[in-house]
Amino acid sequence: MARNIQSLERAAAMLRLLAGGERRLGLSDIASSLGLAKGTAHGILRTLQHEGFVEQDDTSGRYQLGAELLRLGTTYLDVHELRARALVWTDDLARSSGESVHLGVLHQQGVLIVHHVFRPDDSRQVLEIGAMQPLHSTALGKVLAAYDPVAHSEVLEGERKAFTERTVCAATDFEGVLDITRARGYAADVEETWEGVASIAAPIHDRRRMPVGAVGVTGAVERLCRDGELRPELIAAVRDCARAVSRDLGAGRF
Amino acid sequence: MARNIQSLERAAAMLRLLAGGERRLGLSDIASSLGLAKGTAHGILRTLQHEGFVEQDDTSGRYQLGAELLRLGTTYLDVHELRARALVWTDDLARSSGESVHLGVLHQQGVLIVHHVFRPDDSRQVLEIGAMQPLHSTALGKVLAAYDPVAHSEVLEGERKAFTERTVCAATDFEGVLDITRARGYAADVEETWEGVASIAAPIHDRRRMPVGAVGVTGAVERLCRDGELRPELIAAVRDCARAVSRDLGAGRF
DNA sequence: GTCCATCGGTCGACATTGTCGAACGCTTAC
DNA sequence: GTAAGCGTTCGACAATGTCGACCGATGGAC
Repeated sequence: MARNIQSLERAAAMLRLLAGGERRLGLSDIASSLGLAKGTAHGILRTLQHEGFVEQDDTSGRYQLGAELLRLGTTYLDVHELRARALVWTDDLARSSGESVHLGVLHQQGVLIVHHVFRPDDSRQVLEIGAMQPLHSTALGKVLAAYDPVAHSEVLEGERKAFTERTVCAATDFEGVLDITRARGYAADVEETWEGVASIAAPIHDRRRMPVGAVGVTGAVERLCRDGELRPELIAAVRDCARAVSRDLGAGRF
Repeated sequence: MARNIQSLERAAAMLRLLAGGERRLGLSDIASSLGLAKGTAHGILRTLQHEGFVEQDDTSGRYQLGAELLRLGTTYLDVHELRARALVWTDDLARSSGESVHLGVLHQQGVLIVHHVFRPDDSRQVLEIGAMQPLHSTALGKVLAAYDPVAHSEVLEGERKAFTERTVCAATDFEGVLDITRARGYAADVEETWEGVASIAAPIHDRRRMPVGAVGVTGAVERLCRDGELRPELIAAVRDCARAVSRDLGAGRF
């Protein structure tokens, strides 16, 4: 039994399919999308529904993701050591910088946001915990791509989409960006992912000096930049925060 | 095939086991806890790991929940219609009441928090989205138990633990609380779950007048009460919010 | 340093288990 | 009124996941 369990793989594919499709999906859609017989797909869905991983709309009969996923996903955050150690430091960074702070880890071909501190003003903001960011265009992603070999290979093998006209897509150019990132110890994203938005991020290392995540600030390019350059005090604050979290993880013994 | 898929049920039990145990679990622990052969447990865990639902600590070999759960759980929130409709109204409620606002739905034997607006001050607060609250002692839970038949049977069949000396546990007493809740149209929790904390909640109905969730404010008992009574303007604000969301869902056509 | 208990992981035979495709009510749309 | 589509059920088949013994590695106890 060197192979993986078939029914589990199919169930995971279903959950991912339901997560990708904007709205609810019908049984026939799901079965045909995955190349399964309707009876097979129904058996898996029925079990997933019984376990709370999917829910079914009573009237339309369509399926969507279930609440148990939210509960388990939150539990994942609770046991996340990096996140726990970073909580106070990211809070401080948000206060001192006046910008929103994101903490991200490598997940599949992107950056998974595991913590998000709102910009400390009264503006309405949406929580981005659990969201994914691209590896090649965001500051968090570049940091991971520069320091984590797995992230590096993921970003080189994957497609690098141009979100704005400033996005760096060509492989050689992007390698140059990573070299600069490693040389400077931080990465930046000035309108490479979203128009008008800039971000600065630095790597977090564990006690074995392995990169485990990245922390950074994100905000309007007018606030993060001054005279066309990223504000040095912001860069210093982000790097200080990353170092503090790394030290908290046991990396700083020297 | 009237029964559910065995391997999926076992995988779900593993995820729930990993979510329950405070820290990482070893393969042998998992196998013996579920009464499985080690080889079987390992096959399921390997597949779950490959799909990103569990992660394995490189050094200790122990297992914990995986990042994919966080991603899928967040996606669940994105497609949650009730939550989407409630976003602006809960924001307004938090501003007008000056207290934190929770939006909950029935899940298994408790209330799953699907939205949480922080109290609008600069105090440090922890996000409770994805957390569970008991049905019998919180305002959100009492509302659901009073209006949703499924929640009602869950709370009657389940154990009603006494969190404080004010918790109502006896079945007959609790039924009286639900009668009062239905008569008044809202529920309260004054130090029945946490010492010093009170909450007020009201039900949300969909277009078919079925209860689909509850919304409420939570805060220090000194702020929510005045002269030993819950502040009437807070009750009115909560009920207005619940009605507004219900109307947004299409319930208010008359 | 050595031993022993225990860990996570592998392997192959077995039969239990999930899969498939057809058929069933039922609703919806024309 | 009809027909097409939906989600669901069913039974036969064999592919599939399960089991328990076994393996090398690890880590305490002494």
